[in-house]
Amino acid sequence: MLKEERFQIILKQLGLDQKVYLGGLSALLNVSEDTIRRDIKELADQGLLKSVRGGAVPHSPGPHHFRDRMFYDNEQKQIIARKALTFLKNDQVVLFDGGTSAMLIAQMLPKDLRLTVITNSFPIASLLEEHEYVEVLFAGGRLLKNSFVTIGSDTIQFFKKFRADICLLGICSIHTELGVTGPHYEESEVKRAMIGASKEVIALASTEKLGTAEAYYVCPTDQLSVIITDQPADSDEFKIYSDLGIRMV
Amino acid sequence: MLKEERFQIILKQLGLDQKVYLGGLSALLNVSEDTIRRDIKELADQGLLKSVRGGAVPHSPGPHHFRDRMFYDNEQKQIIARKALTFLKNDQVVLFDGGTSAMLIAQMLPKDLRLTVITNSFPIASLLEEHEYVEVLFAGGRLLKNSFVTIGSDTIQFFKKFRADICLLGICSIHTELGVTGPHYEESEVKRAMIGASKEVIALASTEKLGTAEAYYVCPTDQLSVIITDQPADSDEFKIYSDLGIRMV
DNA sequence: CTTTATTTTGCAATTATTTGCAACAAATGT
DNA sequence: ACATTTGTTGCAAATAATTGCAAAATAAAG
Repeated sequence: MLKEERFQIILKQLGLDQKVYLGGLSALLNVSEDTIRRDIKELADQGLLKSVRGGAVPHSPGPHHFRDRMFYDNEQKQIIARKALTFLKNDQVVLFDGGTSAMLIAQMLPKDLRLTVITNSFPIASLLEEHEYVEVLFAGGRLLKNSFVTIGSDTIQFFKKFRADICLLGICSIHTELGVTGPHYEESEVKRAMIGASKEVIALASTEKLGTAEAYYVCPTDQLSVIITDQPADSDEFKIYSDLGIRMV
Repeated sequence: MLKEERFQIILKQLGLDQKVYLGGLSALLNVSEDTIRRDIKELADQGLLKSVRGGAVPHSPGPHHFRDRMFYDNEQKQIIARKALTFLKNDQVVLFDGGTSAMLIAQMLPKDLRLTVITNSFPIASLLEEHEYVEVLFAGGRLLKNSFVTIGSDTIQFFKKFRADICLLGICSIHTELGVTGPHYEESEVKRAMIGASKEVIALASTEKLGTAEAYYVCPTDQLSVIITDQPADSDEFKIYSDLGIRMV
């Protein structure tokens, strides 16, 4: 019997019962438990299941909570967040994008800052709960379960009602000619609405996102007032943006 | 039995009853209480529940003070929630009020129920995150920090767009002549909008709320289709409502 | 078709985890 | 303050994982 055959059977059993035991599989497939253990390890490495003591269970299906996701690679994002904070002044109306960059800013926001925050992101609204002087306006709409933001025409309509001072925009890809682009159609639409509802747009972009492009168009590069990156502002590769009149930070 | 299986069962029991006891789980799973205690500790570390003396309670992602309120006097509310669940069928559009009663229903909602839920409550939306077949539409508006619901004209406008099958309405006070009333002006307005956007209105009322009144008017009693209480439906004091054509449960 | 190289498999010794128990500490209720 | 219940800690037995190694199976090469 081929190893791949065993793999298939293991995965099938797992789908059937939501669990498999080393002993059971060993008997079923006529191989030693050691072999099963090695198989499971290999499948686990491929992310197809989760290896646990005595067997395996399906790879955690439930989307992890947004708070977990947040602390992954926050080195660069923290730098960006710190820079972004310098732009926020008392009594401003600020649009917060739903991405993790904006989330980190929300988390680092001084407790005594007096703002009106408009957002479509649950995590951001939650984070601002304890900020006594921050008024939160939440954009309604269809709730996207995995990223916990609202999208759709309701969300867009909501943003259109405002004229904010600043929009903090998480950036997926940015390119001098192709402009700002993102991987999701509906999120791009929401971002566009946010940009339209704000006087200034501050883009939050880790350096590796510069010069890349995704499928869905958000806005031309020159609609951005400021681009905040994790690098010093005087870097050479930023010159093309500076020349467009965008302030690099 | 795998440790993960126990985890699953513990979490399932917790979802069913909103509480688990060391003794009960020990008997159910045929392991010592020590093991259960260790399991609960591990699950608590993962943030999947809250370990308490003698057992565990759910750890909802919502804000803390909200959660605390929830498990204080939940005996009655659990009875109400269980009854309310019998009204929910696949493919319905359901409005969830922002109160704790509705929250408990959301928490006890079967994972395989297929619903469209429209709500202005963060905690409820969060609870429904893992319900694969529940689509959540969130009403935007000004975010009320302490109760984590949105209110205001945006919220009201949002609800007005729909024609839902059922509205689950948490009740503060209800009186045969004065109708349904509440202690907050703006929340009353939102409730009124929700009632107007639904074919059927199911009121969730602990018995002590019957016959009382608060400052702000929500709707006349006869707009309610069903009143769910923690008492058996045939109680004498319910007769006045039954006579109004309201179904008491 | 044989021989060699590579991978896979099973086994045994070692190491790590899990589990239940018991003694003790802390909390809760009366 | 006392009795009772629950939590904690350390420990030993049971169970599972890891490692190194040799036999078997498979693939590759001549």
